[in-house]
Amino acid sequence: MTEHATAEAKPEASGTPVTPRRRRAPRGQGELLREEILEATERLLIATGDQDAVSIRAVAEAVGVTSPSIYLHFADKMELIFAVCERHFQRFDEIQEAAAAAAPDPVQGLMERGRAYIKFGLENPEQYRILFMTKPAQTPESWTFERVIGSVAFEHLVAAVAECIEFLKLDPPPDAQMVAITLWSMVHGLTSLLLNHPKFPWPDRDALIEDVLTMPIQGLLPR
Amino acid sequence: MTEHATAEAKPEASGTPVTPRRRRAPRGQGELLREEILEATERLLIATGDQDAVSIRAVAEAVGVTSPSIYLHFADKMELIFAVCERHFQRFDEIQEAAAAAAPDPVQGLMERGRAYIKFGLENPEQYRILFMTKPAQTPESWTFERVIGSVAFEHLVAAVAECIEFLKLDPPPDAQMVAITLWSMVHGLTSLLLNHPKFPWPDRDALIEDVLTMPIQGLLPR
DNA sequence: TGTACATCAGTGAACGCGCGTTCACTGATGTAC
DNA sequence: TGTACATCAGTGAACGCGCGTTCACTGATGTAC
Repeated sequence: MTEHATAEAKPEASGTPVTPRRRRAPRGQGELLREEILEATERLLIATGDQDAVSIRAVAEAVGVTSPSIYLHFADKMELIFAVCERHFQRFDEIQEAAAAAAPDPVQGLMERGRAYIKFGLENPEQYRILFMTKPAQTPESWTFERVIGSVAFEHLVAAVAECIEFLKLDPPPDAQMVAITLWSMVHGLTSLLLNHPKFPWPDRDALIEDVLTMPIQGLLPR
Repeated sequence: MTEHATAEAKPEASGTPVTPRRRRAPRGQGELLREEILEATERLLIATGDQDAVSIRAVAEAVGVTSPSIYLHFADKMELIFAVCERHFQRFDEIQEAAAAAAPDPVQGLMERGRAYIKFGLENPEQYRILFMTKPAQTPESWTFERVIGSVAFEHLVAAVAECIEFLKLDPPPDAQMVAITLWSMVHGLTSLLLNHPKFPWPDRDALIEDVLTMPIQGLLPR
């Protein structure tokens, strides 16, 4: 299997491929390990596509460190997993904002936002699953929805919808929050179905996305 | 805890509440156990709200039988869990069909279908999760989407959409399958968000459901 | 009416696994005097 | 320039858990002769 650079036998199960042991961080640089742990966790999360398949032990192995070291930086496994997601939440919001900003008008901006949303989900399935498809019981206490998602991407969406309503001079103006949730349901619904049911005989994916995005927005337009 | 009818000590961990041992089925009636197992599994699934929390051992304990007995009727755990769901799929479809049948016209039928869908999901969260929110890797080979979901509820939905298109004399007629998927995305999206994020500051639930159902159907109507 | 045998519905005990987490410790590096 | 000490980034070994699953078996019940 792996070559032995030294004559020493590994104490662990001998068949396991072994990552070279990481060099100990210099004094005062302990935080470096935190960053490496996050990156390794993210890689494993993407590779395995399953948060349960990512164990503390596997993360430690990937970093080249023993498992108790993880606990120098994260209180428990859940905190680690969610710390990885925090980064994705930010990117998720940024991507949508950027997509919307490039559009010529608010309505098209809304469409672009939706496209970006779906694209993100399809390209980052496991992160998307953790962010939006984790059941409440598995979510740590500190992750109230208001704080984590609501405060950024969702509020941006509500604002974008409000802009549309104004732009279209809708009368009477629908409730922006209500519309935002409806749109969110749409894109989330499609994203999660596509992720969960790859064997379903889907029609052409891009055409489907366009249809799904168009239909509710059509419903919004003045008649 | 539990009273001891006999003086015998239980061989198992003494703190555990113990279900009385089930009477052995008479000759030729082995299949009775299968039914009891399915019922117990379903109860546990609902009680715990988590398919991982339902263990073979727990099911056996609930039935009043030892765990190897489960294997007399199910090849493995996954088969058991999904067997429970099969029953729900059927009920799920039936409920939607019944709701649609009671409506005065196809468009309202579509709305009723949507309401019934969401209601089912909210009332049977764990089953809904297993049916529609299980990641592909966890789904047994035999559960191709075409066979299990596609063949019933989804095809009924496509047919209902086609009826609407005809009823409304839409010209040009949109693709029924495409529209069906869009509607499915909507209701699934809302259902799963409501299930997964109970802490989100949702507006009035019923009003929200109406909005979500109305918007895409508005988009469908002739202008 | 009796008995050997087959069948069937289970049991009891164990295997082996991988996991999250804890605990007491080590040994390199910097710092104070 | 030397040395005692504190600090810090880790390590190694183990605990205890619950799980899915397997294996050899038991003992009640029916059946053939």
